[in-house]
Amino acid sequence: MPYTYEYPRPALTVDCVIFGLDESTQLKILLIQRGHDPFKGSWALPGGFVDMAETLESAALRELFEETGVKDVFIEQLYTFGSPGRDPRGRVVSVAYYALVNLEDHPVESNSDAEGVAWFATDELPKLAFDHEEIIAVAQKRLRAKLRYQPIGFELLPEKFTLSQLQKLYETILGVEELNKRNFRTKIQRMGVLNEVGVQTGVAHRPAQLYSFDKEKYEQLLRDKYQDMLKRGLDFEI
Amino acid sequence: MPYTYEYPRPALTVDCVIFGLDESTQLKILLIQRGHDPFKGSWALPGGFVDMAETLESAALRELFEETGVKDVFIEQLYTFGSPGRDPRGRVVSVAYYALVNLEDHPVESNSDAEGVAWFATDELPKLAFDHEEIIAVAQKRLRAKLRYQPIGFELLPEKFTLSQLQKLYETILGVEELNKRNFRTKIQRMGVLNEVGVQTGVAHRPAQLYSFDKEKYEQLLRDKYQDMLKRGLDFEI
DNA sequence: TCAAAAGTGTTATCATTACACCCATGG
DNA sequence: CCATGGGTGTAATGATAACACTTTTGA
Repeated sequence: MPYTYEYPRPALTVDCVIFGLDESTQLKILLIQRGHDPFKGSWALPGGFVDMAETLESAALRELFEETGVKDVFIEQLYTFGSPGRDPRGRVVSVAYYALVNLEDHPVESNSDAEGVAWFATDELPKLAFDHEEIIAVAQKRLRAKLRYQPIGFELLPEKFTLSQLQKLYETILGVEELNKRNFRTKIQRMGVLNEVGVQTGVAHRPAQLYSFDKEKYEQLLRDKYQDMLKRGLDFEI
Repeated sequence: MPYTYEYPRPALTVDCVIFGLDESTQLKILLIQRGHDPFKGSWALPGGFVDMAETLESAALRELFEETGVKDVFIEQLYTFGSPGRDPRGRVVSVAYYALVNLEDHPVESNSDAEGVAWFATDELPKLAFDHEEIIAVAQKRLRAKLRYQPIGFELLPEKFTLSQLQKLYETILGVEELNKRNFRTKIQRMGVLNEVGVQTGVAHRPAQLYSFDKEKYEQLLRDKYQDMLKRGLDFEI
């Protein structure tokens, strides 16, 4: 059943860059091994063609689930890649999405169109199909930028977590050696978005205070800060 | 000459949100009056269908020029809008671009497909075609965010400008009443990206120092700051 | 009692904010 | 000489960075 148009149309796909954090110590990306040509056998980002009746976001979530079994993630639009030549099949424009998830909460399973599914450490990626290396680079840059001004990190930790875990998470995503413990804690605590919820037990050192993230307080903070920002003007943070 | 595909394809368009600053006092947006259905006669963002051989960015620049006569602008990808139903003709996905230009440098002229072209103040926009109001809202939010950490404002001023002009520009784009003069100056000067280049003449008040933007110094600053940032870690600016 | 990680005190420095004030020019 | 914008002084407050130190646990 062919579809005919008066003018030629690029094909439209979506791709997903799913970052996962592995015991808060290593940043990984979810890849599939392609089951069809082009690039059959190569590793690639999960993704595929957009259906006519779905939103771009639904398409991304659908393809993600179909190819990897991963669901229930908050994805965000990253960028649209459309150079002629990025796909050997012809003109294909791809809208990329990204997300950050707790790796343990999201078991993967190989599925349609994919010969395999696996998490790869961001610094040990295999050779990838299409321009997916570029897409990943853009996503990683965006992830770091976002982490600096939004507390996305909290979603990756268990309900209750220690400040050391949180700090490790930041170090991992930002790719830095070590943040100063004192200053990290001061800054985080001063924000006032954490609740104390008991202490660690059964560890061979001083037990840590456990915290949970208080979404209410965070939303409130956002509103206040926004008012402030309007008044203050510029920041030039770089 | 019809084009036939095995599966249906959405159509792909680009749209341009061009912000212009009018003597640094009012923020405007470039709109065209549509010459064809759908929405014939309505005002809309300049834009149109992507050709098979051009990049998305070229498509945006081409359509912008064809419809408004505006050229030589630095556009940046904003977001891709793809809800089914955003275009009455059927499924149309649009990649939006945005730019900020000096209004006086960019004379407009009505052209193909457009019955009219004009700059509209952002707070006096007419009713727009498609979901273009939403696109503009997203663009304006992005523009403000960007202005806070990148000196995009400088491109809108004459080669030599006064600090008061610069301040006014910031106030306009951010949409705030009035920034504190003392603090604005301190902050800008402390960045060290301005060069003194003579003084004003012929004004009925104390003549202002003229400055130019030093791109070299700015690039250097960027590099230094980036190193710094890697070391420091988080910011949580909101 | 020791290793390991949690957690705190403190200080110097820097940036931000808020106000009040002075300066140079043309009309 | 005065209205008009240009431009500066300064002090209180708050944030950041750096470093050293104390605490609590299980083994």
